[in-house]
Amino acid sequence: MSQPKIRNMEDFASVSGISRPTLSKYFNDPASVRSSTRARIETALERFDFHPNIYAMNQNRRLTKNIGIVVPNLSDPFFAEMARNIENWVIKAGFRPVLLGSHGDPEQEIENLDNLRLIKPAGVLMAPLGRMSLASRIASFCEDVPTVLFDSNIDDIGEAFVGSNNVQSVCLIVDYLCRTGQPPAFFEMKTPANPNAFKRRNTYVRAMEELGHEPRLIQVDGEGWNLEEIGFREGTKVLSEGQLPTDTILCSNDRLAIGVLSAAYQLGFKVGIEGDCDLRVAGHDDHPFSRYTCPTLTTVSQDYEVIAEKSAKTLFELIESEKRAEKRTVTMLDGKLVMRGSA
Amino acid sequence: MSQPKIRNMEDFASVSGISRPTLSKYFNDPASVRSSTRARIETALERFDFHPNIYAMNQNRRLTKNIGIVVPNLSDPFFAEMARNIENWVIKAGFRPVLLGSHGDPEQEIENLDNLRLIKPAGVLMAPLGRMSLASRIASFCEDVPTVLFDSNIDDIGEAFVGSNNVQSVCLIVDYLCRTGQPPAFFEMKTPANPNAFKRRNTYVRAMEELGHEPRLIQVDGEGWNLEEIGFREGTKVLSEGQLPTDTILCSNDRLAIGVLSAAYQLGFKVGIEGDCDLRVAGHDDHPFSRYTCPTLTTVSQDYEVIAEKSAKTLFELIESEKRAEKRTVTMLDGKLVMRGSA
DNA sequence: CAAATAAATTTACGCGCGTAAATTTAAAAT
DNA sequence: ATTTTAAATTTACGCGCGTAAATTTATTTG
Repeated sequence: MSQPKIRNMEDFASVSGISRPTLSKYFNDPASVRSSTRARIETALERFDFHPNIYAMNQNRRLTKNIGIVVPNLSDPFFAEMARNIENWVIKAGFRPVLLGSHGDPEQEIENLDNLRLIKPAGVLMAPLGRMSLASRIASFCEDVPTVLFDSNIDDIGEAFVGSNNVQSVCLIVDYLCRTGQPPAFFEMKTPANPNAFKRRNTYVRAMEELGHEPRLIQVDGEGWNLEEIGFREGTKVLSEGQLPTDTILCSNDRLAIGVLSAAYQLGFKVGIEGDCDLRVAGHDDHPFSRYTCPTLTTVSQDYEVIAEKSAKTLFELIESEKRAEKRTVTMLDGKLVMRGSA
Repeated sequence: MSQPKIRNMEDFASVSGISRPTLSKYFNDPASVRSSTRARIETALERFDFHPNIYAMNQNRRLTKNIGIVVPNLSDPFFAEMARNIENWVIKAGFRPVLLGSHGDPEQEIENLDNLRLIKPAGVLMAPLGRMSLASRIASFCEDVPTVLFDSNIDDIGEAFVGSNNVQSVCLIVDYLCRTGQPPAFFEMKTPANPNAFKRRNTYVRAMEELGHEPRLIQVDGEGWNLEEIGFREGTKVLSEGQLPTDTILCSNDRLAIGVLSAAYQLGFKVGIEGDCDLRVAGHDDHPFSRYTCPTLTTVSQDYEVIAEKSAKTLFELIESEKRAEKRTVTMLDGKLVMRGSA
């Protein structure tokens, strides 16, 4: 069959016998045309396999069905997984995900938002870089586009925040560690880029004091996002100096813990909960790789799936309501203790 | 100063005193306007911070400065890192990277190409899914858009391929393992999705035969891309059955090896090269996490940076030449042995 | 069956920009 | 200063689609 080439909606209009404005309505919302018309269009669609040009749509529609997803770093499996989860929810809700990573760079983060503006997204789901983020510029973006933050909170920015309850989760694991062995020291970066890190530090200190133990902060040097490397390098230092007043290390996040675990292994420490072990290491986040470390990493889970679902649905409600949130909501999800081999 | 809001190039034309067609020329190529004009534009640009709408540009230009980057899975740190490297080269060459992940799904891979078509990319860098890829549809895309494949080759598709020389790299590590201990068994998936896996298997068999050893294939069940999980689950089976005729396992890739390493640890095997160890495990790829496993993973590096650079530059040359390659070139980069603790 | 209502069509313009042709202006060369 | 040449401007149209208003056609209601 010598089908004529369909180059645009006009072409498709002539071969399908439907006017272009009606087709436009259909592609925007199939339910908005009469069912008999819909059937005719869909029959023609099967024969000709036409897809409207999404960028031309974006350009002209006041509001599109695009939803931007911005994460600090796609190279981090945590964010990659989180993004994947969110993408699935976005698709399920009939929207179109547009995923952008910021490579740990605040300028790139803003550029991502600028690019998103051009496709007139119905909303944006964003995990900000944190402390380094250019907050005021993000804020001005959020004034124009309904935005839900996840993972890292920035005060008063966006319509809502969904993340984990660091107070609860850190208390949980500190409590667990204290019950099952020596009270933990807290291993973290001196100047962490992520606001969660500060909450975790403070909570650790408070939790230790409440349990009647002296908090011990191990604050190590290091810049950037190569956390395993930092955990390994600085963990090696700390462990080989042998000045640790405890045999238990709680790391501010799993990626640091993965590095520390590797350092401990190489230095000949036996890590774990058994009697013959000389070190316990715990993390925070339930990073995708933490179940494959040696030993497997005891940690507190951030429930990816729930954070993804909750933040996505919060945004969808906002979009459907067609108005902005009266009040910024903050949702903090409890972590669950994941008891594995390392502590 | 009460700057008028610049909404488009027309607005910018009036405030800058330059005609819109000249501005259009400038934004396409700053060198194409007289230097005095360029200076005037750039001065105005500083005052008004105008950026042309990239999507409107894409729509109208016959050829854009976009370069598509398509990888099988952004959740895999290997591809995430590779993509980051490529993005850097693309930016450095004055192009605009557009990164898309296929989530391991052949349909998504095609959809990514269809979406790329709309932004009229100058070229595409693509790591295909492999065996599952809908090859004929990729081929027809490649007829329209200059495309360089990397990582996984598909015969005769694209203008060029850049990847690692599996024959060389597998020979290298087989040789190393045979020299330093018992000849390795080869641990892999029964039905791998990636064509490299087949090359590696065949090379392993040949290399073993040439060295006068009997090849031993351990072909495990498993679907999908959660390779660590498969390595762990099937590794646990293999190791606990205790039927291994050798104490050395060469895994088809690092992600499987990470799973096997975890299984070995949990079963109480001591993995490593020292005399008191009862198992050696090696991988292939030098995955970002392989330097933090316990013990650290001996492997063969695929040189990310060189593959990224070479494939990018091959594409740039193609684009500049403004014609298609007379002959499809295949570049295979040698791997380097990375001797770490596990074998 | 006619009247009321709903949906589709026709017509026309807009989005932000590329680009070609004719014309004017500015710079370089004589 | 005059001619030659290069570059900028004006004008006009196109890309693929959204969308509003007026009109026609089809469906539903009484």
